[in-house]
Amino acid sequence: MQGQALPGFRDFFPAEAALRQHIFAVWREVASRYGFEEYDGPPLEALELYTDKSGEEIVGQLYEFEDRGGRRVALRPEMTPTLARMVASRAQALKKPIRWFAIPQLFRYERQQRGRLREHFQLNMDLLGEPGPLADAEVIAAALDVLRALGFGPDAVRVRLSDRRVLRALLAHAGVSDPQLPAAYAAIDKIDREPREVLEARLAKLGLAEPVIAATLAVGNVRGREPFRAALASLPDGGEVADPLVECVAALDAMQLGAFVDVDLSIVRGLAYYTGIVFELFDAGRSLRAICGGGRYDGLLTALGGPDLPAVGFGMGDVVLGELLAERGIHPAGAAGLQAFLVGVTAEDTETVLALAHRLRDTGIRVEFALKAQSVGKQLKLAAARNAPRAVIVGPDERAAGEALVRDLGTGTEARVAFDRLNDVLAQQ
RNA sequence: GUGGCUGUAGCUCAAAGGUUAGAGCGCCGGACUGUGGCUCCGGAGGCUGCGGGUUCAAGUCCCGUCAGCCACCCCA
Repeated sequence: MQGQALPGFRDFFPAEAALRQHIFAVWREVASRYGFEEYDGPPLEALELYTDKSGEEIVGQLYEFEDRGGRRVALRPEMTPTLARMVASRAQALKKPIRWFAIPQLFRYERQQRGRLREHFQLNMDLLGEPGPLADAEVIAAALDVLRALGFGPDAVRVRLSDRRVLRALLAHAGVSDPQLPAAYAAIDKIDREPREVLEARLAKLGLAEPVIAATLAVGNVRGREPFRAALASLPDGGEVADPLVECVAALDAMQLGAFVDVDLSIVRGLAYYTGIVFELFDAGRSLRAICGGGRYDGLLTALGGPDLPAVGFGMGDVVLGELLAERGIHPAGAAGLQAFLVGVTAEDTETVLALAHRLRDTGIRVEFALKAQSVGKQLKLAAARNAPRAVIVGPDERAAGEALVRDLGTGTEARVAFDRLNDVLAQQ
């Protein structure tokens, strides 16, 4: 059909634009509460920035082309390479830890589905230069506070936490060798989506013996704090490897966010570059895709050609978040509406209406008026449709007295107000 | 990239292969030339996603294509 946005791209009508603005405003507000500073980079980058350094999946989904100068370029599919470049260029000068966030529009050419388009906006929060678990807790808390600020509690939203280091230790203890780890991760990642027989067949193909397969799946099925503690107790060193995760959970408890937190070793995350704690936020009903995903990626900045800084961060997209809000019937208040609608009774009143409107607008009052001569009824109808709380009616009688008739469109009561007192009256409420 | 389901007005949906494709909501106008919401009346708005085919006749059946949704894949 003609006259439609490209597949996977969106038109933002006023209602959608208002929702987007609401989400952005909450993102910025929460990020600044955590002391994060906003940065941004170009939406178009040199192709090599991604082909050299991103994973194969991302490269296969790039929007790429040659610009008029013969350069191979790509729309950014993720923010991390840009972040790495920017941090690298000033790494020596930046006070650590670095707390930066951005709201980039990201592009990936792939088949669209619900909650997944070819373009979306994503809150990226990254904390660089601090390897300890309080840094992980800090970004997780920020992600949770975004959801809290949007009106969601622990009954609606959950964060599921794991740690690559713990998973590796438990799998090694179960008898999985290093080369077999990635495939074992992949199997655990699918533990909720594929039947047990399929997972067992996957692992068997890997050359794992039956007891090892059973132990691997058992590790993936560790959910909840008690089973987690029990699994750690089985480790020879008593689970020391899990200290960061344990401390991170304790920090979230101390921040009163513990009710949101589930330890869940089936959380793996697809990206290969995660090195420690990983987490995902979900709606409690699990009817949507992950709201947010992130984790620790020490070593990635170096791999991208940046400085050797430990890092932890997450991405949170606007699409799933918008769906979650819609599903819960939460609608933003929208842009600040009109405070008054000016009504001219006769054509001769237009000049006065224009003068009043401009004076009120100069003092910050939001007003509208009919752009052509219309009956008073017509104008009031428009005022009501615009949800204006008051109408300011000016006719020959009022003009002669230097007053306007201010009608409360909720109660229908009217009062005469001198022209020079209008802004005081309209500013109220 | 693979497979399945679905495409009719701005939106939600009718129309058992048979006149000129309808309704509700929304939009515009009127009843109502100094008072809105309600009501009543009228109007605009459709190449039935697009292209082929079958048939005396296609919104309806068939094929293709595009788009949307869903499941894979992968991830955000």
